[in-house]
Amino acid sequence: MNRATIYSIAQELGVSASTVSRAFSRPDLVRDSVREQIVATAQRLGYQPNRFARGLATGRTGLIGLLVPDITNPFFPPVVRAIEQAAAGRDTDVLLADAGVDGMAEPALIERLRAQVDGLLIASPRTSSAALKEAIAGTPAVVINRALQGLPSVVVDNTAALQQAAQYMADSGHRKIALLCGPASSWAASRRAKAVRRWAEDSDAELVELGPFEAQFDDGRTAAADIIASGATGVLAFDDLMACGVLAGLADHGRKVPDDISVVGCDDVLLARTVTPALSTVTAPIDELGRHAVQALAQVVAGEPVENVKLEGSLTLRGTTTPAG
Amino acid sequence: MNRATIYSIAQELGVSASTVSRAFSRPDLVRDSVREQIVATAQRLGYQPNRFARGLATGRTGLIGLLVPDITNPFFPPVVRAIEQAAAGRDTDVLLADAGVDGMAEPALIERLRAQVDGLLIASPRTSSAALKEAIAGTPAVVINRALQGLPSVVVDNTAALQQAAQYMADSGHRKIALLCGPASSWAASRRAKAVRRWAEDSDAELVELGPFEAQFDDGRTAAADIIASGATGVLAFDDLMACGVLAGLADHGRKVPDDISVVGCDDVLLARTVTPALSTVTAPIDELGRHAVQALAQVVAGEPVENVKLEGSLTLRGTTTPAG
DNA sequence: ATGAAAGCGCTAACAA
DNA sequence: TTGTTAGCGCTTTCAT
Repeated sequence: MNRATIYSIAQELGVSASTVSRAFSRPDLVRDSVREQIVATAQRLGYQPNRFARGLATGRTGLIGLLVPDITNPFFPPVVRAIEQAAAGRDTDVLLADAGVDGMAEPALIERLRAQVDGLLIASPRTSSAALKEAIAGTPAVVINRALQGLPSVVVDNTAALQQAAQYMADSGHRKIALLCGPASSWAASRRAKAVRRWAEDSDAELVELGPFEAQFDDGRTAAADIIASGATGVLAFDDLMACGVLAGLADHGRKVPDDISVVGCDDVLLARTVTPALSTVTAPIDELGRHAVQALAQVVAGEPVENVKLEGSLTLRGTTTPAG
Repeated sequence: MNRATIYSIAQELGVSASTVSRAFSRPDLVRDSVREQIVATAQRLGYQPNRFARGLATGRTGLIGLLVPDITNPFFPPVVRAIEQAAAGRDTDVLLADAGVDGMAEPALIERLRAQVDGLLIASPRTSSAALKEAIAGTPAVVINRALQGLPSVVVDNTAALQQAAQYMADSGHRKIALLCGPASSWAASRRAKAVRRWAEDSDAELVELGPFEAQFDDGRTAAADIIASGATGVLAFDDLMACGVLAGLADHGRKVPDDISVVGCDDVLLARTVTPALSTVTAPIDELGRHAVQALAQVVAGEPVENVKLEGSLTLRGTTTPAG
């Protein structure tokens, strides 16, 4: 039963509703003894402020919307959790929207969410900048893992870790390295590819680019044949899912990892740890990502200035890669 | 800008606010020509009803709360998506709460959610019935994948599929089958174990029970040694994650799957399809689960009677199991 | 430090 | 079919 209101409490104590309201929203404005009584009976009655009434009065809902492109992609659940936990710490709840496979619907989803929340956290690697910006316009928002002109963002930058991975393979004696590119429309994919290309310029190892791929498991599996054909002995996959596909594909062709070929993924999703051998990959500080995202959004909502934040991914070496040297 | 209200529209058209309100909530009560005008200017002004005002007035928020124990467990993301999609179809949004590793907090999460939603969808395999029931009391709720005295539920029953899996292994010539039990406190775990035990009673294959385990990947991996020691050549794991662990553990010990040992998991999570060889498992109709859950909750909220719904899992044979015969 | 009163945007009788 | 009038529960001036 959600029956207790500030009025029932007020009546019970012979004070006014405003006092009860203040006891919660501006505790400093209420005499200690009174406040204690109020809190006590609130407790006893199981009172919880009605967020909608509060929202109506203040214009703040205590809700943020989180848009993810595909919650089924193992990269996102940890992100969702991190955000939700960070939000809970600020007494705000998270309205989740999953774009599903058809990213087409994202602007519509944003439209639906925006009316009910204080602000939006948007992870949308594929939708066009223009469409995204138009959909977001007028709503406090911060973008996750993507830079979008004029909007605050928090991203994890894997450039250094990826280059380190490439260098590590080169140091291990690999002369030809295959880069499996992610979706052409993906912001992260182009960043990652760029990082590796930049590395290759200063290296005497040879870079072979394959793709772009949709970045599904089967894409990686299929690509194995091309990798083998290319003669590359080291592979940098756009993400872990593709990397695991490559592992499977390599096994299909009887190639041993890491003896014949080394593989490195990106994101360090659950899969990376459950595959055999465990996948070398680039790990992102997801909890930090969540904290920063929520905090940045809070600032935007409050009208404060926000700086874009950039977190660093780090190389995690596991079983799909041989010792350097 | 979320500035347009029913009043701005009313004023603009020279009608009353109630008429505008009706145009949206009870369209049939408004003359066609007028409604069209209203809808048109609403459109033009970018009007969206304020859900909080509406919630205050009606007591309905258009929000449902979804509690999952661990969104990082690959079983849940598809469930979340299914529920969210089903909800979107009814113009309701989903407030997500993730209990995280420490399921302890679930009653607290429920407490936090209940005040802001029309009803709760609860997936909580581990929390005690008593605690759960107390936390839920007074809030419309339906329980997912668990039966809870007095509360409506929608569950997927894997009994038949599991027995079929066991029988399949027996038919393939396996004389000794290991059952890796899930967490003792898990409702699903006890159901699954029971199914297999019941099957064993009528079979002349021998059943070896191992566990209970926490059902993490490493539990399965570790259990591989015991499986080998037991002499079992077929294994039924509580879930896919453990099954994949078993696969890894068996590989550690140089055993071939499915040549030496057959393995069957349960749930058909993404992992099952990306492991090599692909895991034979039991597949649940998740989208249906979501639809039924949302619909059942809608009924509870509306005060209508609801029947518990039981969906059937089905056996999916893949590479970790040999042809019968 | 506290109370009175207005108002947030919407819905729901009740009248007309 | 439409308008009037009260609220829904809370916050927030403005007085006191």
